[in-house]
Amino acid sequence: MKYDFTAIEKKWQKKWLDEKLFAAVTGSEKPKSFLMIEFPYPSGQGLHVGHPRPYTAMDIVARKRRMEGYNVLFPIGYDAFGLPTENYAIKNHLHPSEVTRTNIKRFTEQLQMLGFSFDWDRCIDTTDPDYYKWTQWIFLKMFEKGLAYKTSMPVNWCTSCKCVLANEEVVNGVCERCGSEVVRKEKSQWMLKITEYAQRLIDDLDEVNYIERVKIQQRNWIGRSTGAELSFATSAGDTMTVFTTRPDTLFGATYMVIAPEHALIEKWAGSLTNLEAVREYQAAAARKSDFERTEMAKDKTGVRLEGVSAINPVTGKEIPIFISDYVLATYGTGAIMAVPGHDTRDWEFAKQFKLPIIEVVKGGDVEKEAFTDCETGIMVNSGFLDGMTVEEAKKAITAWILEKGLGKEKVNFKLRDWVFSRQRYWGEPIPLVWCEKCGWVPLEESELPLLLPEVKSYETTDDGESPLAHMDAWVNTVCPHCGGPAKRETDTMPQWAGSSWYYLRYMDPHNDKALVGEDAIKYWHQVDWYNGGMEHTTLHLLYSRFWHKFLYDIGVVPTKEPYMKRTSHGMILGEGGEKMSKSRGNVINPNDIIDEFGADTLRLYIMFIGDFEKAVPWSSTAVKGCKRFLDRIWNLAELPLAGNEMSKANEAEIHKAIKKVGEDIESMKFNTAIATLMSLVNTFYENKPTRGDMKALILMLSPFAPHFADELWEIQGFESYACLAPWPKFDESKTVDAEKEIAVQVGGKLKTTVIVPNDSDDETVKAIACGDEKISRLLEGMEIVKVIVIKNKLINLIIKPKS
RNA sequence: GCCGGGAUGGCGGAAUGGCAGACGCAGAGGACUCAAAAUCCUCCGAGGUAACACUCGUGGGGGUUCGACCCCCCCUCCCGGCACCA
Repeated sequence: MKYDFTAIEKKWQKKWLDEKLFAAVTGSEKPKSFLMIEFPYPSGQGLHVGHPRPYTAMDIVARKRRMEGYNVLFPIGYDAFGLPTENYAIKNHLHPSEVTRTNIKRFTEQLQMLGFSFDWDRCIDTTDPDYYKWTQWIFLKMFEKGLAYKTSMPVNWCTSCKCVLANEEVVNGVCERCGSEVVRKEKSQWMLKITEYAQRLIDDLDEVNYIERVKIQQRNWIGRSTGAELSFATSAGDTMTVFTTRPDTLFGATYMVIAPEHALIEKWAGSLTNLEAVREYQAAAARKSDFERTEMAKDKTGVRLEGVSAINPVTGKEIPIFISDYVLATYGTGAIMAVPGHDTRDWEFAKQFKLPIIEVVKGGDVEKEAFTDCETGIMVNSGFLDGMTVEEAKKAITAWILEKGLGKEKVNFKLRDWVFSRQRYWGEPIPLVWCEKCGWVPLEESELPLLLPEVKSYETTDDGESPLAHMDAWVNTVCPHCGGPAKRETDTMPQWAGSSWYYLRYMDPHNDKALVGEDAIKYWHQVDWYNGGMEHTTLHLLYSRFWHKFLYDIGVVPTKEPYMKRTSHGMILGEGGEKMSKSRGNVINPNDIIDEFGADTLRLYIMFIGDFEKAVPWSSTAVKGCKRFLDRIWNLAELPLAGNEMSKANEAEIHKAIKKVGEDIESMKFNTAIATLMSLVNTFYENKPTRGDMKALILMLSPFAPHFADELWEIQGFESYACLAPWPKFDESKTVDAEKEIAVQVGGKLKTTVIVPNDSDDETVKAIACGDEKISRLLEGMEIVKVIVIKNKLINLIIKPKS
């Protein structure tokens, strides 16, 4: 019979599902293992071939762990709020919840066709009121603790989505989602104080096992820098405060710059003799989009504030003050001391405006470019700092600043607070009301969930308000505090809200009393291993670490971090090595591959294709290599084999494979694990396998090609399921060959190979090597100067002519 | 500009100081077949040879070492992230 993958896969998928084979048990005596993939956004396009890569990887780990006796929690759910669904619903005159339902159904079918061992009874949906009740609950707690606040500020406004974006959602000055221009817009927004957790978000990275590039990217994004805050007296009789990481260069500060939005300008307006030019510059800066600001980065612009100047506190010299948009209002104090000799941007500005450049750290040529090296330089032209290293000077000047009461040491972060409101319909309503008398008032906990109103139209309007704002019956309510008339908040939460805590809900998805029950959280603690995309490193991953720390602070969770281990997969590219996209027409639909080759082949191929962490191009011809691999096993094992013991001929290879495959799965080297299995099958073609040999192969194959393995398991007459059988163990002594083929080098060049007994001592190896015909010929008339033997690997003979 | 990751046969990739190219794809030859497909067996980095021998070969240049794809220094190119963060 032929290997009928379609029938086989259907058969086992049904059995697994009907018998709830992969249900996790809270409170089980077995050791627990909580493995997680990033839950998908159920888009209208259905599953992309990129989805199964991380899913299959973690499914392999989950299946292996189950076989090793762990109580595995491997859940799935849907992150279903969001713009694409809403836009699609508007276009097709459907309700977003209806679109979501359809898409989730489709995704579920597709995921089940791939044979993932999810615990489907724990499936969650962030748009389900029973779920978003708790998203709202967490928000209320944050509001209660002062971590949520509303403020008017310039925000990133996507001109196409007609919606505010978080900093993390703006990529190269355009909207991450739709690629449209992002402009600044003054708007009143709900904010979450993630900055309050900046230091802890850095510090606790030391406690988790994330791949290094994730840690580095998070640290860079949070952007901690240490320096000093320092006040300069001005001719207006007040002071201006700057932040600097290089207080050591204070003697070289020849001018000051403040951001165009800085409040001091209003204060000084009366003293400015060129107020008109200043106003014009401010207006021009405000008009620029983020993109334009970055584009113009090369050419420094600015206007001097005529009529006001600052005093350099160490030199006593009067120095000019400029406004320029190269200084950001949102970082530090929005003002800097400019040291053109030792800062690239200040140097460019100084050249442009013909300002003096003073060298205060020796080592470069400040006429040619700014010298920014802190390691090697020695202080010059710096009074009492002269002769010190930069490090010493930093200490000395900071002490001096403290002594004079001019400032203090200061830590700054690049991380900004999280803009948390969106002017759209399809998100969690923010459960607050505005009362003229009482201000912002939270709903009572018993009022949750605050449901989205059922309405006909979700169109955005050009006024920048949420569609909810036009639903008077919903908006107008009473104040929970004073009972007077009040209005609901009409913005909704961003898509990142529901995903910031979903792992907790998996532990206890049906609890209607708490977001997670005490027993469940005490048992599962946190996610043991979380695999996801690098693109979420500074978005979802950072956001959910922040929420988790907040929940830790209010006693909801017992751990400081949500995820103990984080790994990341590479993208699957189109055949030409370009990104897969609809417009390029190179998208691979997993369903097509399943139809033609089966899910087990697809799983194998996706894992075999290359290094899991790296991007790999798809190859439609190479898929069949994996199909052929399964066919070859099928042809060996279609009928029950004889001999329940492992065969002597295959034993060593089997034990080596058990060792290698096990190790490779743990380190996510799935490609070499599969290569090992392929080699083992090649061995089986040389030495016909016994039923015992085949048993080991089926078990190792089970995590990779689970339907196929369970089918063969049944054919060979084994009990129950391969996927529930114990993971095979290897015997170290049986992985060692009695004889080794080792390399023989002469003068470091490979000449031949010889067979030696395993673990032979150096003298034996030397004797065998020298006894080799070819080597003995090479040694004629020569004298051996030195012999290097690497046990079981190589011998190298260093020779010279006999004198 | 800064921070990561890379560059290995016709292709995807193995090997992290010790036989470069595991495994797979593509290709060539053979067996089976009326034939094709499928399957099985053999070959498959380049030069060289009748065949061996031998020489060259992991982006480029230098170095360390008995020995370097692997470690160190310099350079080129590609991918990802950040980007006036003082």
